[in-house]
Amino acid sequence: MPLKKQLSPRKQPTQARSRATVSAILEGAAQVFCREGYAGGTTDKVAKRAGVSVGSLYQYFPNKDALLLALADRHAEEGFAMIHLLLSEFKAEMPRLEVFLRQFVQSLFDLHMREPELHRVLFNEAPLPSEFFEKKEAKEHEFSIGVSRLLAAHPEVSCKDPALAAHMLVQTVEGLVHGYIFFPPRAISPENFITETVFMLHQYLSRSAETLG
Amino acid sequence: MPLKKQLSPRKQPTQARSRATVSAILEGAAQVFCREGYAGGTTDKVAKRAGVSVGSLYQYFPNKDALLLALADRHAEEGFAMIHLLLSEFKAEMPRLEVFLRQFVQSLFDLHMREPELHRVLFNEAPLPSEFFEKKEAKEHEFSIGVSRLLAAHPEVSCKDPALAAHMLVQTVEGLVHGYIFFPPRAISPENFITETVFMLHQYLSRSAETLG
Amino acid sequence: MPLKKQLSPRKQPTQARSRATVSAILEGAAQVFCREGYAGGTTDKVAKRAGVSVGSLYQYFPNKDALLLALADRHAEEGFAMIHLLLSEFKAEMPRLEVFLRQFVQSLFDLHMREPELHRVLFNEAPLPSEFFEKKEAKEHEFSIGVSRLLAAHPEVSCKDPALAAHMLVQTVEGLVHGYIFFPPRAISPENFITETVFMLHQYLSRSAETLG
Amino acid sequence: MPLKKQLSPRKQPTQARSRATVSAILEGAAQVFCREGYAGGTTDKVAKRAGVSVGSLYQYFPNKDALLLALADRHAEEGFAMIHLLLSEFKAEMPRLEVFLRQFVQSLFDLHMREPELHRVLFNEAPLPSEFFEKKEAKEHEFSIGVSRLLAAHPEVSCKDPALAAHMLVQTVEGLVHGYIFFPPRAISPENFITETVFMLHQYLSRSAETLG
DNA sequence: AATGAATGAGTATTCATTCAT
DNA sequence: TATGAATGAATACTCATTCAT
Repeated sequence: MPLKKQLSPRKQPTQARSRATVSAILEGAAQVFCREGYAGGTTDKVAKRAGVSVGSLYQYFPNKDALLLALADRHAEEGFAMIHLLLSEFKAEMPRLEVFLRQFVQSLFDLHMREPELHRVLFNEAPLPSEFFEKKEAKEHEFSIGVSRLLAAHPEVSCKDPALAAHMLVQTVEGLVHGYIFFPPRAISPENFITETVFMLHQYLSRSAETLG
Repeated sequence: MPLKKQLSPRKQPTQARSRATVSAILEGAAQVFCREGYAGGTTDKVAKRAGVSVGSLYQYFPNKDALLLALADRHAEEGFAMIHLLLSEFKAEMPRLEVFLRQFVQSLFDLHMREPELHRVLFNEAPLPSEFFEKKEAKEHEFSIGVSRLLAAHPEVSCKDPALAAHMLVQTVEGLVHGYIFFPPRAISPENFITETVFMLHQYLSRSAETLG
Repeated sequence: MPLKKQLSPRKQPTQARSRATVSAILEGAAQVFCREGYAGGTTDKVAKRAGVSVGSLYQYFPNKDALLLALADRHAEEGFAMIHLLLSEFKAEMPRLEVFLRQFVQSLFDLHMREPELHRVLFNEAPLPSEFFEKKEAKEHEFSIGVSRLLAAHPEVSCKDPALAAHMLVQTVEGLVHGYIFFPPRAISPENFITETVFMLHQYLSRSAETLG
Repeated sequence: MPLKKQLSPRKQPTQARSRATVSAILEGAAQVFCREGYAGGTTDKVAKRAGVSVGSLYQYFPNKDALLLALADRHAEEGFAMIHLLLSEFKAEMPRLEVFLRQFVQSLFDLHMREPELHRVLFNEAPLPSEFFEKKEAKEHEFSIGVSRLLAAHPEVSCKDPALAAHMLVQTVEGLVHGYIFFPPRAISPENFITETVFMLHQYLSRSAETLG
């Protein structure tokens, strides 16, 4: 029963120099963990690749796993930002359902496509703390509420429980995209994959489906 | 660049005693990795819990990761068997689409519910070899073909590309179930989750949806 | 506030082979710490000198400090044994006070003379846990009781509080011997040192002194 | 065989400000080493507690051990000053032997009582250089000469070898006080301890004892 | 003179794996 | 076949010390 390790950054880099150091370290970490996987990615390698001494690394990150967490956080933040952007765009003016879905799926797809291997390491090898997932969950729940409002208000959409629908929407996209990224099926092009996903969700949400519920 | 490690079992246990030893080891491994995660699960602990010496463990498994692989394989085999069963049942007589989907989703759900924590370790921490996933992919592809035949033949189903639809079906269920298992959303009961998943897939596949495609 | 480290031996060596390993390690430790001091005495060096792998060392000793503790314990045990022997000898037949004192001082002196440098490391550099000193204290107290009985019964001795006298006796000898060992004053031969110590204690304890108390 | 490290202070603080810095550092060092022991007392902690940057610390002390040495020196100087005072007092007018002894013992006792834990660290953990002890020895020898003169001249004292007697006197007090400080025996009050020590030494030195030598 | 970010050599420790018994 | 003592390469991490600012 090991006490939970400290994973949060050690000190906030305030001066310009330290900020540079920190981002060099993160960049190095991303590259090293990409190439070498979780186990093979040693802190020494990370420091070396970042052009920084191990000591500096540990000045800002209390241990190896904190590096992974920071990377995962960075990724999550990007995702959140993207969704946030989408949501606020659509709050102003909701486009046709299909357009909305396509944009949503495409954005998440692009996000994951950027560094698929880092992704694999982050989510299939790294022992990310449950706190990370809880935070992610919470954030996703928050977005779900936003999405459910959009769905509830959308003329093309019909569903009994918009909150549930929103949750399914988010989860489905995440699940499918993850699956596609990690093992891209040769037979299905990204375009087809996205189109089909959008189609499925459209069917799920659209009014014409109502009669079947 | 580490040479690819040997991961397949060292010798097939033929005698009754060895078979017992092997399954004791696997059982011990399952328990230990559950409790301690990938990194914390040492071969010593596994052997101890299995009531066996480390030496014996290495007699049957060439290294630590082979244990994880065996566990993952065991899980996958169960899944395959389950799907195989379903498919052969339905080949004889195809029930209503909804019934088919419900059974499919429920079975996968149950399978994952059995040892969720082991699951997490297996698929989020363990460095399973890509071979494992390739094999899994291949098997899934194989099943997809079976499923696509069913879909193509089913009167309630309408889709342009049954193979694609089958693939989406499998991936969607896997993705959603994984998500649900790892972070069960408090607000959604298993029943509702399954029902909604079935609903979504039904909408996706059913003839009445055709007009929208 | 670090949690107190585990210092007790990891497993009792039961088989003959392991017993040999353990004593080789202790012997190596004694030599290495002698030569190199506490900080300079690395576990690697100890293992190497013991002709054993580091892993084996850690099989029996949970960390570096446990090695020092074991060495200190060994030393203390020898001292205890010696005193115990002396006490039981004298319980049978008490010799003249001077003889008793001389023997006592000489024994402790010899004990410390055996490995003076190891001693220095043990008691001037090593962070021995307070438990060690408490145990030592307790043992010494126990002996003090034995000594005080002898004193109380001895015809040549006169003191109001034999327990106190016994304590002073033990402490004085220890203090003087330590001092002599660590910085042997060139001007004073061991013989003279011992004689003088005995003389002081004799004066302190003997009846003829009583009138002055 | 590490080259002997530089341990003497780097520069004599001449200005008022620097003097303040230096004493702040020493004070911080005393506190930190008290709380954390030798190994746990890092230069960073010392600097922080002194309200000074590490850089400044190293401006005045070439390395960690120099801090310890300075602390030990400070302590020793106080002791020397105390003894020196005593000696010059008594050179003017020698009081009764018992008074002299009591004062001597009490002074050393008080000196050690001031920061017992720092003491423990200094003399049981810190790797003080042998030079320190040699210097201490030398100084003590010097005092021994002074003491031996007093003893030789004192009417109550009778001893063949005043130099030896003086040495024993100093060593005994040091040894006993150290022992008492590090592990204060619950059963013996400081007053009793001092009284008994004085008594022992009195017996050792006084004329009436002569007949027994 | 002061600062504190950066350094990196140095070490304790682990744990997968082997092999003599 | 089973055992578990022995192995030792591999690594995370610390902390005394430096030096650019």
